[in-house]
Amino acid sequence: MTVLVAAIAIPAPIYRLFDYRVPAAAEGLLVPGMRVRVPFGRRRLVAVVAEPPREIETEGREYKFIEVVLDQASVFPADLWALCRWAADYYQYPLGEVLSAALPGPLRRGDDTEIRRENALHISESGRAALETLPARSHAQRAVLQQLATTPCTRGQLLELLPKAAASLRKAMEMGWLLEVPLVIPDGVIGPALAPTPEQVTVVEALRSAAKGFSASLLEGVTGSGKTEVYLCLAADAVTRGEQVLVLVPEIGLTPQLLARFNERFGAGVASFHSGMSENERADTWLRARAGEARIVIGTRSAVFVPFAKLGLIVIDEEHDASYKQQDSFRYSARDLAILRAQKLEIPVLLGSATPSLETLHNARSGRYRHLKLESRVRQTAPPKIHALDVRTRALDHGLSHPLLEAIDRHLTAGGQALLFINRRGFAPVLLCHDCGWSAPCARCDAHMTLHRGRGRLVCHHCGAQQKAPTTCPTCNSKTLTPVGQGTERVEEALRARFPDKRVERFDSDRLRRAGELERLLADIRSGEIHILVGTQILAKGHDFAGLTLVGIVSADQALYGTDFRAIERMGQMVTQVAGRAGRGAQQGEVILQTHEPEHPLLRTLVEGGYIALSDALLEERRMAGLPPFSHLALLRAEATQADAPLRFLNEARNLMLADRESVQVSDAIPATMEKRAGNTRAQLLLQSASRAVLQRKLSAWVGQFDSLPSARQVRWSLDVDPGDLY
DNA sequence: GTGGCGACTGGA
DNA sequence: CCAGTCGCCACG
Repeated sequence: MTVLVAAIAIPAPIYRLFDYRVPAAAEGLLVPGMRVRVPFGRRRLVAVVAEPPREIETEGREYKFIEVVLDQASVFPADLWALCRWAADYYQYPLGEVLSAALPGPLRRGDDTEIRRENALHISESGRAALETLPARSHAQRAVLQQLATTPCTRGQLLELLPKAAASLRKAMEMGWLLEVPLVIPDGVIGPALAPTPEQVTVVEALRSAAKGFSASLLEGVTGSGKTEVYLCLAADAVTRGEQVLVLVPEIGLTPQLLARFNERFGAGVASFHSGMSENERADTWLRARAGEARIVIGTRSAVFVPFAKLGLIVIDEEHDASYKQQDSFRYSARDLAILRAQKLEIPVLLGSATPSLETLHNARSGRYRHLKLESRVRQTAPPKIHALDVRTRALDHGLSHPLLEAIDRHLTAGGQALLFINRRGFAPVLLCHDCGWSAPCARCDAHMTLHRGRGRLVCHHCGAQQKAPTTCPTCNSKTLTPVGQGTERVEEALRARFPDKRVERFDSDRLRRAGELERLLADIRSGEIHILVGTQILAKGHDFAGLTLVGIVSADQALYGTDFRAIERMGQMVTQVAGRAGRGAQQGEVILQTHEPEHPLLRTLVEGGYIALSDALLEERRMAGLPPFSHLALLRAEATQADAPLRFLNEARNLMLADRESVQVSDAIPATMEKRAGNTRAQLLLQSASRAVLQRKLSAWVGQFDSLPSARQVRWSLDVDPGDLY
């Protein structure tokens, strides 16, 4: 008997597609990209049609029917569909899982694709009157009314701009100060452009002159050089042509300014897409972009899968940022997918960074990308010079040397602010017993637990395990427990003690857990109330602190001993980004980098020549070592509770690969850098090839066989194509 | 991923 | 002896 079946992609970690019979009512109507509800095992799942229906010979087999066809057309526009299929092949991940990752939650669960139309909030006559008569202290109330008086927007958009306005908004509604009007999306640009600098004009003109079609351009611009204004000009061009724009950013919560600038210029045409939004809000952006209503979508990694009716430009801000690479399950690079998407759509893509990744620099140098530079800072101050301070033999007060403390004093006295950067949370990374050598090991990881003295706890930063911090050694009862090394908490405390009349604030994920906390502290920095900032990378991201004149980097030496081939590149980016926070106001900034390795050639290159000189040196090293971008990598990882299973599995996989490896190098299977983590033993194996295509072809051939290896059942394995880290 | 099934362990 | 647990398998 022949039946009509369609291959369906199931959202489960299974590499094959499953054939289901097409119900008579759907014959001739079913196309790839439509969602369907199908019985799968005992369950009912929402899955996606992967291939057009076809007639097959049943050969006695019973095929289940598609139970419900949920869509009348593909939910994925053609370019997004092609992107997802490509990504599933390239990252060796099941298509059903990829499609599932591309859909917002409600659609994944089968909700319909109607846009729930929100009303825009406008200010009413009485609202205008109230604005005049509000008491001076009603800041929050005034902010809400003022915002809506200038730019009417939806409730969601308003709360994004004024995160704490929920109560004021409710009050304004009750008082009749607001009118709800069906949302009208403006056709074009609504706000005025700033007066661009001559340099910005040159860059924008150069980008405009690109031939129609695909082009990739690197916009290399130091912090404060005005990359955002360039994005805005090009976005305005696209919007004026009736096209949409996708803007990718590393973490939206850390860059409220960028969102605010786009909102000013494009008003209600801007929609955002990030993990801080509710699933329904994300679905709303997704559907509105698909309908062509959202002109500009600003979002994080997963926004690369937002569909568009007519996408005309993609911007990738801070393109070097590691958060564009997903580090678990579906390990895609949003940057790379965005570039591919632009290529397929034949539209331009603009990559912006002060510290471009080596991959991108290499592409720019080899002429594959255009390379544009913004070299002067908008506010005329010279970029800060980094001074490497040799701390060998110097006394350190909780990690801070005397010259650094002096410099802080000097800058504070001169009315400046200081920023201290340490890439480590907590008080101290190790709590050591001076008598017996006990060092607070984590029971489930090959790591020490970090002392968080404020909370009185030991916390493992790798598995999250916590316990009360002991006051006496648990093995020898001695009272000589000594915190070794320093984290943000310790430096904060040391600075408070040293500068008792100054306000010192810490910026790390522990401190900024509550919503709105970052905004509150940023405001206090701008107003000059905070004198010293101590923090992690959070401080290295796009904030503008006009009064900041000194940046102290407590130590960046860790990267110099690092095992990962990207460690120094990352360190250079971080140091340069954090140094860029200094001296954006009138005064020239000073940057002090404490080190025990002042002679290290790469550190010297960074200090003397800056990030670009460092990247030249690193690229040369990569060329010699045959590492990316001069080769392509994939990492096969395995972990298991049973200690010998991961290596056994990887060796089995290795034998399989060695038998048929073409021009792919297959490394030995080795234990991971931190072999035990969260109770699992971990191991890995590196695959390397000069040819991306060959590597991909071989991976496709191998991946399907891994699950049938004898020890596959004992491990959890994953394949990471273009890994960000090798551990 | 997840539910079902047979095999196994443990308490009564 | 039966219940709860565990590894293994199949899912169209």
